[in-house]
Amino acid sequence: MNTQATDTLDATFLALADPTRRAILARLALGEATVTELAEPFAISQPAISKHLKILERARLISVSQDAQRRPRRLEGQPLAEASAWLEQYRQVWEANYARLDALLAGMQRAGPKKTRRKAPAGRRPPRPHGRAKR
Amino acid sequence: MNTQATDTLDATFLALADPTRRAILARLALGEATVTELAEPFAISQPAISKHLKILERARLISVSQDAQRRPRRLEGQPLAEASAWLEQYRQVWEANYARLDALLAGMQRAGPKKTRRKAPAGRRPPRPHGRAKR
DNA sequence: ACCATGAATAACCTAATAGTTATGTAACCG
DNA sequence: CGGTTACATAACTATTAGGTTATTCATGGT
Repeated sequence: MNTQATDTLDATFLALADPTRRAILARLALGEATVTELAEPFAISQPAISKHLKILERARLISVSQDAQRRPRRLEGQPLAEASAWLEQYRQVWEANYARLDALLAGMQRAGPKKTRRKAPAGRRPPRPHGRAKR
Repeated sequence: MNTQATDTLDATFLALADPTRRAILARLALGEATVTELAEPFAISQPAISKHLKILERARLISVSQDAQRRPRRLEGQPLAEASAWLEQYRQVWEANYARLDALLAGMQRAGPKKTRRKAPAGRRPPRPHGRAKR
């Protein structure tokens, strides 16, 4: 069930957890782009973009080539595919459980609650706050 | 092309970017579990687990119910599905580009290089380091 | 040789993660 | 009532993310 090195997934999901980086990927989905091209739509500095790029490179979501002073980035599909596979797998497990849970609840309703230890009954109750420290 | 609130994706991908939290999700894919049950396989303290849970809750990947002193967590599928959809969409865009790139390169080989501005040629060269600060 | 361009690096902030131990709190159990 | 269980919260530390400005470096063009 576990296909990925955890470090790979760590790096990939971390890289995806930022809107600037996701926008960079969106731009690169249209084709190669240099750092200044990538920086252009954003209100942040060029070094900030370079840092984002380094995080994306660490996750191997992008690769660098060279053209004179320019270092164009291109999108790399594989980690995207790996992360997608991981997620999809869990999503499916969840769907299966969801179906099973429906069946289970239907069964329980017929059988009546067992008294051994009360589990939280069917519909989830609102997560009533209880620590009263004002946060 | 953009279906998700960026904050949702931020929170979701951030939550997924940690092996402990992914393991917690894996456990919850098998069914509800309490905090102590979730903490049991790990070498870290209970408060640390509670923090992880809070991050997962912030991303709405899990929800809480109540059973006496216990607060069982359960997996929530929707954000998983959303993140999965996002990733899948980009993966597909990339695949399309990959195909187009192949076609493009084939065409260029026939036509010969244009002299206007050298782009990095076909095969990506190894990302030769050039800042020589020893880091 | 010189200057301009494109990008990386350094040095420095602040805020958030990820962990710790210690303590508080809500609910059950007798 | 008092103790125990299950968990949350507080307070602290270290590391990392994300940003800044200033500087260095590689390269191309003239």
